[in-house]
Amino acid sequence: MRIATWNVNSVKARLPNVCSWLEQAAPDVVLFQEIKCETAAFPGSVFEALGYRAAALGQKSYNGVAILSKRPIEDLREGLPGDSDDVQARYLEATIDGVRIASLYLPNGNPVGTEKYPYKLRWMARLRDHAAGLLATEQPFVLGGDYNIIPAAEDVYDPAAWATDALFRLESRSAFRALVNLGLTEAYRALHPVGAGEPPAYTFWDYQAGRWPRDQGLRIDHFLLSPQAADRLVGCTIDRGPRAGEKASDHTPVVLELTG
DNA sequence: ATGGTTGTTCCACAA
Repeated sequence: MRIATWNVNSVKARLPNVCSWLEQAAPDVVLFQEIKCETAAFPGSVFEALGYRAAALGQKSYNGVAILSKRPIEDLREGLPGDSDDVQARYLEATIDGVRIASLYLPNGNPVGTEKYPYKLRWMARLRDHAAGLLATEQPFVLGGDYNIIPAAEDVYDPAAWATDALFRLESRSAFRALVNLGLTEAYRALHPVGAGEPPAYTFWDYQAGRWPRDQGLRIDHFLLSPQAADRLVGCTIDRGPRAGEKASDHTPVVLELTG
């Protein structure tokens, strides 16, 4: 089972890029973030023509997540529990072939001095609570998406320049560690340990200041796996191809492979 | 500290 996650930065603007990548990479499941359209406007029929079923949770202009799957999508959950007042479309979860799979778009949190940052931390606390509940079920699950978290200095081109940013500051990284430390496996780093001759592995390059041609990126798109899913982990790769194309998203897909 | 780019929307805001 191959599961991809990709922040597409508007599914409408990215439709040709996304379709050509799906035809070439052909993952079994795809998690989208930042679809930037309302639920009803999600182009599900386009993906159905490529052999996928689709579920989306969107809103006007911003955010929005979706799940595509070649196999049936069951027991859909729309939204992250823990705050009924939170109207931002950032979380979708479903069961596919017996695996609980979430597509999440964690709040950016910048600028740190505003309400955006405590919202990010509250959202992370809710995610941790929800993950603890999922762990108690002892089922295989995968939490994939744009976490807007740089886990460690190896995951950013200039750690000093990002020290106070909401994606990298200690409080953000601590919250991410607290989530992982429930007993989850961060798939990419588990298979590609730092210091094993691995080159920098980024998933996002800002449109500005020539970040892509200089390979000055961030690794902020992640897969966190439950123990039962981690037992099946055989691959996690970053496909830089789509970032190089015309009208590219600023993020590129990450592809997870589980046995079975 | 500044400047740089893209997408959506109403020409600012989010990233």
